[in-house]
Amino acid sequence: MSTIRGARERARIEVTAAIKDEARKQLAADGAAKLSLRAVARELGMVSSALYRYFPSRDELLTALIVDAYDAVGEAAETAHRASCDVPPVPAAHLARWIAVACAVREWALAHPHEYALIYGSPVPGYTAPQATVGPASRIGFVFIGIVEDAHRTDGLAVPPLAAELRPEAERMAADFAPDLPPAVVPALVAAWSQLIGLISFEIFGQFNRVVEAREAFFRQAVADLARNVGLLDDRADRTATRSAGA
Amino acid sequence: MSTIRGARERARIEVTAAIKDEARKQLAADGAAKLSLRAVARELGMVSSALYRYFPSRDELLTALIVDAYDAVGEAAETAHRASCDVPPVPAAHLARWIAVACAVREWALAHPHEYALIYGSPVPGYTAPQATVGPASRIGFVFIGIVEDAHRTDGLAVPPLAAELRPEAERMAADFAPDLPPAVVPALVAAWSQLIGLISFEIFGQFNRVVEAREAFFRQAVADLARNVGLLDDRADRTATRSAGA
DNA sequence: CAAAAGCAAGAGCAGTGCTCTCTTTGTTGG
DNA sequence: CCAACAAAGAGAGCACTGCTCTTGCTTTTG
Repeated sequence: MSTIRGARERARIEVTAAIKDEARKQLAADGAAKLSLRAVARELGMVSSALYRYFPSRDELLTALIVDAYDAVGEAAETAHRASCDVPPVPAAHLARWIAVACAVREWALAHPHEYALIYGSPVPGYTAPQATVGPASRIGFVFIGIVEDAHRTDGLAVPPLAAELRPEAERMAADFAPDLPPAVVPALVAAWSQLIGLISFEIFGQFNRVVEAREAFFRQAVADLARNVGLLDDRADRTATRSAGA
Repeated sequence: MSTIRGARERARIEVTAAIKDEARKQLAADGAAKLSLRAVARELGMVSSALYRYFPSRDELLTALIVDAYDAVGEAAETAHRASCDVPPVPAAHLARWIAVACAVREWALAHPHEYALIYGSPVPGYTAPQATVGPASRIGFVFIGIVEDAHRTDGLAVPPLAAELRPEAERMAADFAPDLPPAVVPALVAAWSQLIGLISFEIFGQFNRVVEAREAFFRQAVADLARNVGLLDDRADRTATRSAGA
């Protein structure tokens, strides 16, 4: 499949890529709100109407960028995961892998704030995300699922307690996404995922200004706590809470 | 202060309010991206240039709406907190208060998704939030700080362990926002705050579509775990993790 | 080789944010 | 009390946007 049949088709994919590249450039410079089809066309030396041969509307261009962004961050997560699996001399512990992947996502977000805003900020085009985005969007999730499955298979997990009313939902979610995992950890995992994005979003969107200064250290601590919530075991033994004063 | 000096000043505050009301209406209908000064003016029966007597630019109108939204969600949180403090026959436990406030924030978000997106989605106008927003933005935070301080004063807290590298930052944050709290809980509290918003954002922005169905139950469980992370004590005794299989 | 399909160019429409000028209308000092 | 002043609305206009339509040109295809 995907054999290029002639000069026309070759030109088409090149122009399509050029449009997306230029759009990404403007996105990084001014944000999604100021991305203009006419400006993209102008910069590429073509007239604005010609651009509609490639993308039927501005929103379609944006969703193409969204899909690419999901793929890029998913790629970053998968790469970090692979790297954390073969560190000499021994493979990293599961907690360390979890932290490594989370840090990779954060670093991608710091490097591409506007693309990050495109996928995890307010949805700009309409209300519901187009169907085309759900595949790439879930790549990240499966990386974390993989880590926890791995931990479950080898070291075991500290399965968190589960409210009775949430049990059927947990079993449905487990059947859908992680059949090998104890149902109780799946909601915790999904929650941890959204909470990880919450942490990153607050940093990217400036909510931590004048609040958190040591961003990296703060993030690592929070992410480790997240992993503990999911049930990943800590190799260190001293992670017991101390009781504070009280009346 | 704030005495109305004449018909002119009275008209001014009325028109200003009318503009914001109409803008909020359009915001709720079509989202921030499609909010148009001209449409607001048209709906109010005035010409667009007249509107610039009240707001010097579209962005200024938006930041006014942002401030109002922060205030509204802060108000919702404070109201829920007060209500949870005097439920008969005994005042609710601190964990229950935490959950009540979190649920109030979530419900406000569900009722006003576009206003929520305005404050916790991608920042639309520029990069940095205007100084005017930081006050109203922190109202919510102080509600949660208050709950934890209260718990510390009466029942005590399960102070979470703190990485050594984060200790100076924790002490600085504690000195700035919660001098009465053990420094170790302050980063956990800030993290929990951002993670709470992460949970709500995922639901509002559709990231939980086809993933989480029982949204309310899922949210309550996640928020209770968040509270436990911060150190709030659970009155129930059965919250110990069970160890899963392993190899 | 001719028909068909893909593509670029240009004009044009409706809408936007924002800036001018001009007139009207409240407020206020002499 | 009335003239000087400042605030407010009206309207025209500029530069820009997304998008559509028609008109030629070029590549592909039967």
